[in-house]
Amino acid sequence: MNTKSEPETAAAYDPGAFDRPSVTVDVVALTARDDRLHVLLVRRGVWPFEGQWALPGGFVKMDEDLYAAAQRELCEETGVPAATYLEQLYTFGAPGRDPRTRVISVAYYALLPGPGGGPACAEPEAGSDAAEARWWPVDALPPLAFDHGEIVATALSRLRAKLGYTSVAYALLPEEFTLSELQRVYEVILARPLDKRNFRKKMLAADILEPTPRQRRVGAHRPAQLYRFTRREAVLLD
Amino acid sequence: MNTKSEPETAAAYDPGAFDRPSVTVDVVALTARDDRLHVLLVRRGVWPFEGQWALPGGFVKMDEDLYAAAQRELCEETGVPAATYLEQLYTFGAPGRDPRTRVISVAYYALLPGPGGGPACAEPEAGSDAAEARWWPVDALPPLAFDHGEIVATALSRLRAKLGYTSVAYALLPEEFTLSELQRVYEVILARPLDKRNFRKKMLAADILEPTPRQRRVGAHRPAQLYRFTRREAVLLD
DNA sequence: TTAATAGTGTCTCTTAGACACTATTAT
DNA sequence: ATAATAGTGTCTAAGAGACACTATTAA
Repeated sequence: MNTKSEPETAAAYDPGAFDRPSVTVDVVALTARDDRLHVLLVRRGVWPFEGQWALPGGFVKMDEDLYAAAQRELCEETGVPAATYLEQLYTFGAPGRDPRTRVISVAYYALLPGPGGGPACAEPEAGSDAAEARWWPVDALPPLAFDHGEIVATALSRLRAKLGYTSVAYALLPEEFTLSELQRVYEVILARPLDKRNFRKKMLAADILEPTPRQRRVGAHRPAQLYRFTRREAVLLD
Repeated sequence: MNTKSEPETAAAYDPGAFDRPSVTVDVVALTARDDRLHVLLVRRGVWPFEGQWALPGGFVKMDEDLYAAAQRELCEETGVPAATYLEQLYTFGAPGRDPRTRVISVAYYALLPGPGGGPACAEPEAGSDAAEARWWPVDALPPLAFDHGEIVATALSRLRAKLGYTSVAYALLPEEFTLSELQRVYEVILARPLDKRNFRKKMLAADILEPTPRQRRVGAHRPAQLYRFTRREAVLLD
């Protein structure tokens, strides 16, 4: 490599002079459906962990932004469209976490609206290296390849935390929704029931929602007011 | 690379088949001294950005844990002993952030006690690739190499946030300290004055401090009770 | 005695959480 | 009428923040 204090040009720098770790991105895509929180997994079609379920992910291209790599791998491997929300989670780099070679994985988590939430949450279909792709309920996951169990756990705790002090929930809901639907999303993620009156009071006071001119009428009961988030981005609450 | 569904052995896998980004760690080492928050910077002795100030950091070794790499680079480049607290911050990987080649940097932030805080905060001295190493007040930094300005800003906002809901402050203080010293650390980091009575009330109620049998007597005034953190680790408050 | 810092309580306001009934609709 | 969900208000407890004086020491 460079010797001390000798000016060099970019051309003279030899990036191949060292053994270098590989870099991947892995994506924990989450959605709420059937009153449960789900993660998108792919069944691996190749060694290692062939046949086991894993997070969608893959090698970062040489001139590709990490965020872009995460979006790309998510779409390529699972066929779902771009995530509504995608945020870097943590970088997992323990030597030995991948039997092939040293692989450092920059993990992202993605949020998508549930079914009926528009085109953003189409059903997955396996792409590239994946034999199969589908949503799994987070409370009943199969054994995961690599350290992906740990990555999923990290994503869940981050999502639960962020739900409390930001408006990220927008990314799990369609454009318009009822307050009951919003509450169900919170309950599913936090895995505990919330008081209806306190929930509505807090949400409406947070100044992140606005009523739309529409109502939703389904079933033999009073129709519900539809709301939308005033901003489709994660803003800090309070 | 691997073709679909063909089992292979680790030996048959060729990690050199692709161009791969390089991976570095960069460390934002922070300490409170002279009533200001400081970052540890090194002046670069080599191209690129030769002569400019930068974060200590360097390439991750092939079999080295990321955390270990961060500790190592911090010590090697600046001569300071192991950080009291060291946590992964964020991974910066924009193509073009390093003129040499594609470099993905896993940033860590480190906390060290101020001078007089025992051996853990010795004065820095330049090592390996660095021409010079010294503490800089965060509110008066020189121009930084690469995207290191952004990395420092990220570290500061993370530290400010964590200060509010954990006991990380322990890492910036010596084993024993007065409540006034603790408050000064908070004020320096948050860059605003705090009410003495409210601060003490909250800290003592948080059940993370215990009085020691000692007092500190300096100057012509009442001596102060010395306290220590009951646990030398970052615990959640409330 | 003075100068300098240590140490201490109360009141107010806001927020979080417990808690139960009426309104509207389709059948 | 009934069943099903939408929608609504009050009270209490805890925490956050404003605010000013006494205690102890060295010089």
